[in-house]
Amino acid sequence: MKQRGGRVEAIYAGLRLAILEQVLEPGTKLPEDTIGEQFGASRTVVRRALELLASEELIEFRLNRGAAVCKPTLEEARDLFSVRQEIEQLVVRRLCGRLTRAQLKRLHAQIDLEDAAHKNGHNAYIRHAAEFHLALAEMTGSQLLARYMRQLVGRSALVLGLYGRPRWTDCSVQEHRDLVASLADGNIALVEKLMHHHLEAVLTRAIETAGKDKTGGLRDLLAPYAEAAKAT
Amino acid sequence: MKQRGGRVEAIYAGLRLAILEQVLEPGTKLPEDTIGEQFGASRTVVRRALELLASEELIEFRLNRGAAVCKPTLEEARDLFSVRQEIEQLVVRRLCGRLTRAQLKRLHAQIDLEDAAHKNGHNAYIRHAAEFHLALAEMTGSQLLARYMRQLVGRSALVLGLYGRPRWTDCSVQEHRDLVASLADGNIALVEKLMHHHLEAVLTRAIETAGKDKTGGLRDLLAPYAEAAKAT
DNA sequence: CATGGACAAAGTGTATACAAAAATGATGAG
DNA sequence: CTCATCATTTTTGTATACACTTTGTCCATG
Repeated sequence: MKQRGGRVEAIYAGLRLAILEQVLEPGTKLPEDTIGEQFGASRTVVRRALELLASEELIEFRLNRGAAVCKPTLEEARDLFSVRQEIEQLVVRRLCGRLTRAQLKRLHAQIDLEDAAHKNGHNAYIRHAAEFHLALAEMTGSQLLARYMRQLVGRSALVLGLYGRPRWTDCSVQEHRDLVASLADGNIALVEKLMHHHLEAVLTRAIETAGKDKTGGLRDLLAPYAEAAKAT
Repeated sequence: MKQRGGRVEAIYAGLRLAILEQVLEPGTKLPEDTIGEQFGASRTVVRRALELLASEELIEFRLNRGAAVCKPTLEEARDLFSVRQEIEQLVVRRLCGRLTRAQLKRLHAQIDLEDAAHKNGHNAYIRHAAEFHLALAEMTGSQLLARYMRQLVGRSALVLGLYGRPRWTDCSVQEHRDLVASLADGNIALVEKLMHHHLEAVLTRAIETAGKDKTGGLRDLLAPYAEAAKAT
């Protein structure tokens, strides 16, 4: 017995990454033995990892039917983004004009990562973009804001994976660059506007488009309603 | 074996209540067997309940040393209240002038509960006051805001229990009444000001006073630092 | 008398066993 | 051919056993 508590963390991190990068799509079942076999751990420790993910609402438990990757409804998605708008505003208001040179450097480096991943078409792009927003929250020094942002970007990735079309990520990198530039300048009004538009744009590129594009998005879009109708 | 998933919820709810009403004080150890014996459940199910509480940061796990009620540091307390200020502002901005008659009725009823508990000196007062803020968040219709508020008021109760003096609750009831009145009027500026002052007042009555009152508060105030020094 | 280390007691971390529930698939009636 | 019913299989929910860590005590030793 390897008496190390780090193993649940490892499984948690692995599964979380797989969900954020959309390797595990919403709705995917997560049987405990299968995962345990993969990671070489018993169901006990797998379950703990799953419960961590459930506390972030990335997966959900159904009674006696195990865990599955969450499928947020459209309503939940709208709630998520409206709250995220407000939290992100709190973050940039705290940061505007107060970023150190080292922090700016870190942000630029993060954006470069996004850029590289984006050009390679790698699905790690989603994660890097999420980490940019998380980095901003962490720079406020508030553990709580960082914690909330971590959950928000995680859940956002889920929503974008569900309702977004394949190439929803266009242009987002430049928006990040503009945002950091304005944060450095300390132009609070512009920063708030940029962040607002950035998040609106992400949402538009994802959800709104999904409604019009019938090829891939609509099917997933309607799936929750179909299931709801079947349940009642 | 009673195959009901509701048992972990029951233990979770019971422990949470005990913590919020300060029956279980910060620092109290929570041995799994003891709790399991009390609630008539095995360690497995107790552990799940404890992990739920840990995800709200009401308790914390120390490696190989089990769970204990959290003792937020002063820094964490300040972070908590500064973020809570901002979240509560988001809540009242969403509600101002939009409360239905039924909602107002519910809020008044909630305040009456506080009042009654307060006059009886009952420690249930803390919980009722917390539920008032939670009720506001729920009325926004945002699941996320409600969720965050639930965590925030829970953790606040912990902080107030740690750093607050015995009679820190004075006058808070009237502040709640004034707040609801302004919400009904739709006077957004006044509402924001009242909520801000209310939370500041709670903090002042608790933390600030603790620093000046050397009889009980200061000891607890310094305890975290003493432990931190011992650890390093 | 203080200090340090061995030992015992308590309690956690993990694996595993077993019962109940759900998913699956086969069988038969209409 | 379709649908319902029932047995089988899979998987979860919970209890329990065991190993390891921590912690407190006591005794030997400087």
